[in-house]
Amino acid sequence: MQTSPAQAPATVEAFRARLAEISGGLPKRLRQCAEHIAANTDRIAVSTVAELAAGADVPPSALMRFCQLMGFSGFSEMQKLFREAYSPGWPDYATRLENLRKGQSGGPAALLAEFIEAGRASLEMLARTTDEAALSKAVSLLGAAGTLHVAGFRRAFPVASYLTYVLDKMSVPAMLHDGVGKLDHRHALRPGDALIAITFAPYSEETLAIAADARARGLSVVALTDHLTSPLAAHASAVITVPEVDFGAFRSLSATIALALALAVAVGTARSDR
Amino acid sequence: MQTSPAQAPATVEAFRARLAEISGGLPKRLRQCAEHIAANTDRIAVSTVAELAAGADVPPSALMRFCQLMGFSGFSEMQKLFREAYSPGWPDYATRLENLRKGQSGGPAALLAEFIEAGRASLEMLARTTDEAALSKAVSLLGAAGTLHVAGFRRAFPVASYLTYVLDKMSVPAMLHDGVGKLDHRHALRPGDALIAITFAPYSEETLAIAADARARGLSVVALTDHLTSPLAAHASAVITVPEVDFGAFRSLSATIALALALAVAVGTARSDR
DNA sequence: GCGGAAATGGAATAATTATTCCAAACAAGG
DNA sequence: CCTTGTTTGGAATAATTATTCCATTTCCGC
Repeated sequence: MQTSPAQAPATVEAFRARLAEISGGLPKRLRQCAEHIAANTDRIAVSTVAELAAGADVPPSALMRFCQLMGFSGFSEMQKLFREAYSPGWPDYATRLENLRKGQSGGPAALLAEFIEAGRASLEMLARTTDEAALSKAVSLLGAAGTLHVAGFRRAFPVASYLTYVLDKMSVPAMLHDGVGKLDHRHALRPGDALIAITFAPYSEETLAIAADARARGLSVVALTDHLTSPLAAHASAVITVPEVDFGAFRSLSATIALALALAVAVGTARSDR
Repeated sequence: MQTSPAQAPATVEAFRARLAEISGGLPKRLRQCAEHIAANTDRIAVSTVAELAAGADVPPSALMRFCQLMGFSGFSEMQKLFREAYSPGWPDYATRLENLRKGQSGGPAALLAEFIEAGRASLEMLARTTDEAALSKAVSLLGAAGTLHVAGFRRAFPVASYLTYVLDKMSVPAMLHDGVGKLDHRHALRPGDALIAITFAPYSEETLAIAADARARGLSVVALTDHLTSPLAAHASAVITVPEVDFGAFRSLSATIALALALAVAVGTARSDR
């Protein structure tokens, strides 16, 4: 361990700085402490050594060592810092958003506030409008298929890649059609496979083409799109729609990502049972 | 003393109600307690009996009696209420997901509900914890740079690709380092450019390597990561952290996506003004 | 003022929580 | 494979903090 100064941080900022400073090249247990503390700084004021240690999954003594490494004489001294800095509950979500918004309109923080709000609204709308039957149908189609093909370009590409990533993590054979090198991988679509096609207005030609092709070959096609009237719906065996609120010209992806995650996990679970 | 029910309040509201209920016709010392507690409710979570008693100018035993009058078995039980209420909604997200996993309660729709909830919680946490200064710094660094390089693999790849997409839409020259063909595009990093590196635990080696390389070449590096203790932080000129509800391999990306969008739009705007 | 009931303060004890210490496990280098 | 230095877990101890108890005081109606 290379660290030295052993001067106890006197403010929360100094604390964070010191944390960043020491967190290179820490042994396993101490690193676990550092990470858990970094992620739960706000809980220090109201927790005991044992609680925090349990959260970090280390014995209490390791956490003690960590406190000393940070420059404090022990946990109590460290906790004192946070108990004093403790401001009456945090500003709640609404207040904080308000503050972010107010800060020099147009600044990054104000923008962020808008996008957070848009994302939250999208998620709520998704919760209200999900068609459970369509979702179940999609899961059963995908659960029964061979390889899963995922197609999505432009704005839908992050969703497609995420979906593929999670499917892969769950040991589901999945192939991302990413259009690299203008290869369309058309012949990878084999009988018994299924396609998940993702596109939103303005609908991408490539995605529609792949969907039409898959359909023609008799594959199941699951559509992830914005409306039931989407041109993609015509080619699909199951259509899942995702409402997404936009702010200005920009459309958040929060709801779509959440849906993709749920879909992937549900399919992964279904397939591991079969 | 006229009081009776002796049912411990289970919420902060119930606590306040009970406080109002008993505070008529209290003897001197107990009234002092009630008043001090009413005025300093928020400090209960982080104080000892002795401290609060001193604040109310009564002996500890008086405060003890007050707690019992409120319906608690003692001070500790009362404090527990406030310590738990402090980080709202958090206590046991992981456990809920765990239950969901083994209890298969309701299939895909229930799963979706959980991920929506996780996404919403992540967004709220993001609103509460954003470091505005770091965000502004990142925007100004990126606004002043030449080409922007974006690096993120695995779980971070969807974010990287989305960021690149939005930057491109805003006419900002941006290059996604996607690792296709194992090319590392090292020489594309030219003086005056900047790098946006994205990685979460377990941190991807490739991303760290690119960041270190960019740093060595004198480029500005903006890190998008999970904690300040992330190894990525060591290479970065600005570190933006995103809290995200994380359960095993399943990380809701809602907050990260929202942040990426805000960052891209802010940078795009800044650059169009210059 | 007197008797009884309620309230009070503080000292004694119990419980919890922090902290230290050391033997064992481990890793790196010869 | 052994040696040396570091890291680790847990049991032992120290310190703090909560809680109880009771002798003393205060209050109030008579």
